[in-house]
Amino acid sequence: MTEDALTLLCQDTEHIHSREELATKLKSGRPLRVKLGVDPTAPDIHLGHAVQLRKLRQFQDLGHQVVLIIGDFTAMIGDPSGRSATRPPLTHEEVLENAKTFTEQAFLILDKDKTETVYNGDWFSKMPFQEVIKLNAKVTMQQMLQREDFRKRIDSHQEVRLHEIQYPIMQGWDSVVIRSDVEIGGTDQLFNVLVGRDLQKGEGMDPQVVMTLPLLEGLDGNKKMSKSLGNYVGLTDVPDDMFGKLMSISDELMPRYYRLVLGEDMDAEMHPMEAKKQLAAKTVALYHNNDAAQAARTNFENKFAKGSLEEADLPEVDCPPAESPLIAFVSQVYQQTFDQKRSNGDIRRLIQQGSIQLNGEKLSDPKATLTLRAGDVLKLDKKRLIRLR
RNA sequence: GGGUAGAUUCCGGAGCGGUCAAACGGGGCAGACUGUAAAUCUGCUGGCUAUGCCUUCGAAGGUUCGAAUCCUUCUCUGCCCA
Repeated sequence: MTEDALTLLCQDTEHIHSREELATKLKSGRPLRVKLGVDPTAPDIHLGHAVQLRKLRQFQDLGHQVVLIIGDFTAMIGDPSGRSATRPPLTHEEVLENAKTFTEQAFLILDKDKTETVYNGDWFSKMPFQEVIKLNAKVTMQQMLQREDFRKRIDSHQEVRLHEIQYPIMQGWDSVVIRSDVEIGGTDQLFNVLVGRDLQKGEGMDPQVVMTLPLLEGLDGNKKMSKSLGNYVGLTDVPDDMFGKLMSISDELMPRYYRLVLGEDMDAEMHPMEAKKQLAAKTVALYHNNDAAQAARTNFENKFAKGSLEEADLPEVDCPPAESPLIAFVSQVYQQTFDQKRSNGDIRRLIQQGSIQLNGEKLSDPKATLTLRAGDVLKLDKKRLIRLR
């Protein structure tokens, strides 16, 4: 029984320190306190976060207690992990605002009843300076400088600010405060999480088990998924977007997405396009529902299979008056339908390059005027099409 | 505290008085190709009421017919020494 649980929990992890310790803790029979710290630097959760949240959910399903730490205090410092430059600080208001939607979305995956949500500002904002100094005395400069991120920056003559060095210490102290048994994080969190072990030992506690999970690559297949790089799939993306974004990943990336997003193995025999469509559909089904997944798939197929545009479910836009200037109309559609600001120069470029198409015909004259009829389909760029009403 | 180097468009990084909206690379966007993609190739990549005009080269002043380029002060950063 414990063996099964152990195997399950260790599945799809990158690094565990250590499996034996985890086994011992599991054998104790009490619900373990499993920590995940998140800094809500952006308001939305994406599939990269989901990898970790799904692991937490496994713990919950086995009866354990999740402690979700909202780093409202640490977010203002910014985690230097993987950063080649100091993060721009966020205001506390921004962080709290983000935290609201962030936790809401986290419960799309987590079981709310088995989750304790705490804010680390609760203890850090009240910590007297004396205590800060004491805390700093518990670690050495050399320990902190072991970190590759800092090393690299020092070697390449970039600045490292002292507050950034506080970050791992604070994250470690979180573990002491909430008395965590296990801490989960991405591979880039290994250092920070290990600091937690040290600090817990220093306080005479049984140190937490460290469990790191693979970082999901973003849509570009290169860098880790993150909002700021724009290579993410949001948990709350509408089905069509979610599907479309997943279809844009490379074939090489697919098995990894199957494992980390769905927790299953890809059928290597399947035609890659079909495999990708199933990956996309299953993901949509997971965060929306089966009907939405089916609809998104049909839509995608219609949009991209030539001649089936009439079938596709596209955003509708009212016909402009006859003889409307093309540029002005396109600009307005970007703004109103897709909430994107595009300069006229930008749109002119799209036209000249043949991106703007009416019923499949390229409109390449930037000075053209248009007379549109209901039912016409206008393509703006790869991802955006509209239907006239 | 002393010395020294530097701050350029999304990023890296040229430019060192006019030919600079600013080389080149990356990224991004578009087209072709394809199995949606990826890869590859090609084009574009400050704004505008557009063969011209406007705003940009850390900030503010100044010199000059003319400044990203020269001068002054300021702000910030790296490196070396203490």
